[in-house]
Amino acid sequence: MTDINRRSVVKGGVPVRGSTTGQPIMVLFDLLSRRWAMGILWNLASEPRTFRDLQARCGLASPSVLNTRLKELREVGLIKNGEGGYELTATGRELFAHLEPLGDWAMEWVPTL
Amino acid sequence: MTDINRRSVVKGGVPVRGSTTGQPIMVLFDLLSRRWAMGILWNLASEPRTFRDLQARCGLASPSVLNTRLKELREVGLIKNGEGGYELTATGRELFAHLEPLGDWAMEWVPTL
DNA sequence: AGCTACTGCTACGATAAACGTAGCGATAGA
DNA sequence: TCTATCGCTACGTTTATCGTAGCAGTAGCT
Repeated sequence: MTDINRRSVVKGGVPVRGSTTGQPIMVLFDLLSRRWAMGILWNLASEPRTFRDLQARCGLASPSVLNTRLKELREVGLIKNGEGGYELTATGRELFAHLEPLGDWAMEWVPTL
Repeated sequence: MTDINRRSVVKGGVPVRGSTTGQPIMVLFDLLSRRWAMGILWNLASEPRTFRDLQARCGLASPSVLNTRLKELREVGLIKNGEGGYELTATGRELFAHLEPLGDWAMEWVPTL
């Protein structure tokens, strides 16, 4: 049974902002919609990257935000900090597989804006 | 050729926050990572919805934010305001098709948190 | 040993985004 | 006309993100 209090926190202490409706997809959207979160996953997909490399690829994201985001993504088990820098976990790669198709779609759509 | 100045604004005047790297996927991520953006698309997928219905389904999102988000999504042509309320455009449905698989994945993943 | 040049961060004040509540004008029904 | 709802807008407060500065740690020189 889902404890009512768990609505506000997910494993590792990462807080859920505002009131999601409690639906899993909304919890996921809440995590992914934090600044740079999807960009981080995207850029780690091909290979492990260092903090500063990641920062450069995320449009020079503020190191403070980048760091909190990396912490959160580590706490929910989507990325980990290995030898060659940050990299996706198995779960992270699963998620990325669903994100990947957006790349091609974006390449067609964005130029029409 | 991509005018350098276009990096900061997409059609309809919706501004791109911070410096994306200019890659289409980053522009898309920037749009989708605004608060409630993905939740809105998600909830409009099955049927048109009124402002207040949408608000309720998005965890009682602030009407001000919800309204700016709806404006932005309309300006980039992902949703429109029709007879029965807000609904996805053809483009919006295309995008949703790529978002949809995340629902099932989230249902398996989120409970493990 | 000392110097330089990196790295991954942390601190902190400034700015921007989101929140929450109140309420307005319009429409619909009793 | 009264009440209830709607789609919003206004506005003051809180939270998130930014941007710059800088520190400790490591590696490569001399």
